[in-house]
Amino acid sequence: MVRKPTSSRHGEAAGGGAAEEKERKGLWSPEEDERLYTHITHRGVSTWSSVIWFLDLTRLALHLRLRRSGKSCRLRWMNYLRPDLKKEPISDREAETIISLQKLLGNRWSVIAAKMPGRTDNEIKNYWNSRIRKRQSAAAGSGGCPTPGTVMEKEPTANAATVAAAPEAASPPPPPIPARLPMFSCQLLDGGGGGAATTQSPPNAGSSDISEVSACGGNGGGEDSSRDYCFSGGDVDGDGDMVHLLALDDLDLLVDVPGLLDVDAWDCELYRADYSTSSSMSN
DNA sequence: AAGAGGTACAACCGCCATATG
DNA sequence: TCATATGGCGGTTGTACCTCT
Repeated sequence: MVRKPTSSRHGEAAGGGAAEEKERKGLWSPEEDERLYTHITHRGVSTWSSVIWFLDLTRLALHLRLRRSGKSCRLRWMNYLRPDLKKEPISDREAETIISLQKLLGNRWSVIAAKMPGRTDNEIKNYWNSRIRKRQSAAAGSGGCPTPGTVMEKEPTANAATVAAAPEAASPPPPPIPARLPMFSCQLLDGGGGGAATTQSPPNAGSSDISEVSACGGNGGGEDSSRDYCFSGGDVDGDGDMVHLLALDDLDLLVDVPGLLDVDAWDCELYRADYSTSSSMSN
């Protein structure tokens, strides 16, 4: 559910006054959303991971005269404004995926979110905390079989290796990932030409110029191998489509996760990464 | 119809990692 | 090399909305 940001909390500072220069907190007003969204889409969303202002969100906030911290701007964009976010509720299938991934990866929500295009870490985390964990503790309390994830209860940030090493009689540890050339699976994320993704997007959602950026993405050199890229040629209908790339190493890891490698969601054609010739991956 | 309690979710907090000067 | 700034992330909180009584 998406609430309208109409609380008195944000209303009190929106009109200016004594608190004019103080950093605003609380819910975002539609005006703030629009300002941030317009700016980012005009600059190119893809610049998110490689571009200037990404490295200086404080300056961005100042530039937009949003009395918000840079962190707050980033959070708002990542969790709410991004055009590639799915707006529909998490499906049963996605819930299964979350459970499986949480079991596999622990509470590494950002990593889990990276495997689920259109979903944010915050969304997944909230979903887990409010529903799945509750459901599981209820099941455990009623004496039923512990559902997946129960073993992770006191394991806040277990990494995949730790999980694999955990005594899990039911499921054997994932096979070791052999070293190889990086390969990718590809998924086209519709930026909002139709469908639910745009139903609640702020103004200009359909006119973003994301696709004008020739290449974007890369996750900044972290250990996670999931990457989002968008390409100039990828936007078929001009509405800001993105191509989501999943490194094959992840495919190995996730092959047992129900729903994740669903043909509906993933085009399982593989693309060999060719950094030397592909301008799309040049950054 | 109204209040209480529960639920869902947006946003903040604090810590850590990384970049920059 | 160190200090500082900034971003990223998981945990947690606050509150709007929903359901029940």
